[in-house]
Amino acid sequence: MQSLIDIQKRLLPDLLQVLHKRYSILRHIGFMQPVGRRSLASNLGYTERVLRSEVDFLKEQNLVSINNIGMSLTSEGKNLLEDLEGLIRELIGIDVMELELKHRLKIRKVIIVPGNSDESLMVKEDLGKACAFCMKKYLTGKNIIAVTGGSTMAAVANVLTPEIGKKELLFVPARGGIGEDVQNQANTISSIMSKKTNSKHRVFYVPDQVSNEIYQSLIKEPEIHEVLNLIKSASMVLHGIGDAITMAERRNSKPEIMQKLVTNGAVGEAFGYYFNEKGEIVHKVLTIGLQLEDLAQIPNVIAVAGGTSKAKAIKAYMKKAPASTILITDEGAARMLLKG
Amino acid sequence: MQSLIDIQKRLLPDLLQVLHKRYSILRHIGFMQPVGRRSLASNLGYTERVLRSEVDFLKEQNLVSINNIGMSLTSEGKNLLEDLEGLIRELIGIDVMELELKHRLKIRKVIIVPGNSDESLMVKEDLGKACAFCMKKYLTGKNIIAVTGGSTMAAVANVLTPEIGKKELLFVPARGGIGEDVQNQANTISSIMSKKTNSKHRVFYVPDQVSNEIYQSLIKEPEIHEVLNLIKSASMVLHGIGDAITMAERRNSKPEIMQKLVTNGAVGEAFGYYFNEKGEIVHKVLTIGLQLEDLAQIPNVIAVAGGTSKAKAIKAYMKKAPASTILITDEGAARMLLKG
DNA sequence: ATGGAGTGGGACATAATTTGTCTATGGTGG
DNA sequence: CCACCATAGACAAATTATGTCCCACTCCAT
Repeated sequence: MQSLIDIQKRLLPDLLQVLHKRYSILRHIGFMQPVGRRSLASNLGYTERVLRSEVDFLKEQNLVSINNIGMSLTSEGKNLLEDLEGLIRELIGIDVMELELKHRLKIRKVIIVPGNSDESLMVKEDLGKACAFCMKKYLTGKNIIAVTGGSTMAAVANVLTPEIGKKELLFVPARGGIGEDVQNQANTISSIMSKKTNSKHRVFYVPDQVSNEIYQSLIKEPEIHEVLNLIKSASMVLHGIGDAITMAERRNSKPEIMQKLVTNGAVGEAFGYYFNEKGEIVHKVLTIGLQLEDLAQIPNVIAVAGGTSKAKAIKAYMKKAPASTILITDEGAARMLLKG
Repeated sequence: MQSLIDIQKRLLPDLLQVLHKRYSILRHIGFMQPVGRRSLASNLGYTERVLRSEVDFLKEQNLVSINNIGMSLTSEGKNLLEDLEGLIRELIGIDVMELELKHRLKIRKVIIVPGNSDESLMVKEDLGKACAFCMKKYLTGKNIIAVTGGSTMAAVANVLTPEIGKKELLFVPARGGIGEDVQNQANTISSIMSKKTNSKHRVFYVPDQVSNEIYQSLIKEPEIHEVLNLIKSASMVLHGIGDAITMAERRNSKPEIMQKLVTNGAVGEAFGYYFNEKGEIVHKVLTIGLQLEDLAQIPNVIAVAGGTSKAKAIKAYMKKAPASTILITDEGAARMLLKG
């Protein structure tokens, strides 16, 4: 059943939209009948003419009847509407969630894949695929793509294809090496991504914590300076979002920092920034590279994070996320986000 | 509660049409790949530009890939196509048509493939595939299979696989060579079938029209006698159904015979028998081999014929066909049959 | 090597459709 | 009777789909 709709969605991407549109028109007519076109249009937020075309169609299908007093459902229309109720809920559940989340989080777009990546590795792969699809959509011509580390980003890297690399791509790590295991470091991931897409990448390894003097001298290194420029002019950023404590542990943070995070109620992490539930920055890993405030300048910011366990972290980070952010998440996280 | 598809038929008939269009494009690409836009367009009956828009869409969806040699399905496209088959069948209402036809024609089973073999060679191949599938289903242990000639049977022969030949098969021509071009003669076809399935076959060449004396002496030839016995003990017969006049022409029938057929209103042909609309035999090519009355003794009789143009012929023949007949036809013929 | 027939992609004028907006006309209810 | 809301008609403007070229390129058979 779900698969049936999925198959159709592939060939008719706007199938659900149209279905939903016609459904909501039917529903409104059922509710307000007999009702005139104008009041219905303003109620539904469509212009009069658009609504009229749809209504003409529905009339053609014998689902609504029109007379001089207004529009009403026929008995056929009433029956169909009842059958639809249940279906719609199931079918467009995810689409509704996407829209709702987009509004709540005040970001550009939300993409939800079914399932829960906490429970199934497959779902994590699906997150990756969704991300790849999204990248393909927004990449145009030459592109510099800045990426961060993390297991989710690693999953993304694994599903990239040369297809995506047909455009001219250059992958760079978004920030200096933040001490995770090599497998999930930004450097490693950007290199895998470039390999998978047959494109180029730059490495960018700088020590995690630097004093100001060292920072100043590092920045003058032409090599580093160049990469920094690349990063700041990126047209796309891919990043994960992590649970604060988990991330801190994974980075082997010092006890005093752990303490600081706990007392300040850190729940989320992204780019080496730690956020509390209000979205305030409570700690920051000092390193060279993309800074949070740089994000606003970047046209496409794609955040990928899924799993019920990450809902809090996502919520926290999204309070500071730029409005141009696209969130790719899963059903588990989405439901949790909508609950809270 | 109606099924999802029924609801969609009601609420989205326009989209379903598009679905069907895109499906048929995918199917044609799958069949003809790699194929160019122009030849595909003329094949499908669309203008170049329309096809192009659709193909652009399919490419966008990652279902077809385009390179300088032509268009092909991606693996995703291939998968989707397979998944679609069932959906489309339901959409067109093929299952319903199959049942209805089975009852109307009073035969054992009807199998319908989508499309119209008058318009597309592909559909003829699909007929063949459906036949192969059906054969596989009804063959058990040792089998003698009697086959007739015709372009449809040739199409069947072409799609047989060694898979089917895992059972012990012996192909024989059902009747003496009825003078068509060698390509479509029963002898040729049974030989191709045996080759394709890695099994055995017997040739059976006797002149078309024989006098009684010659018949008697021929029948005593041990070689011919043996083959005749094989034919009569066949466990399966595969045969085509032809348009009467077309067949007569193809056989270079004498003018007086043509005249006879026309005046008696012959419309269908099978096994060298010509039928009028009432199913009465109006002429018979005199030759040795399987006779119409022998069919009743044969457990599995599979008739394969498709295309709008053959509807009349099918209808005519089916009035005389044994009840054990399985008809494999296409949407074009089926619709026409149901209309009349 | 070479010409021809195939390929995809670009371009563009034109046709067709969708859309926004306004008007005419006619019932309905107070 | 009049104000109000209803549908249907109309139509220009905007948008999209369509038919038709042409071009450069790549095979393949000669």
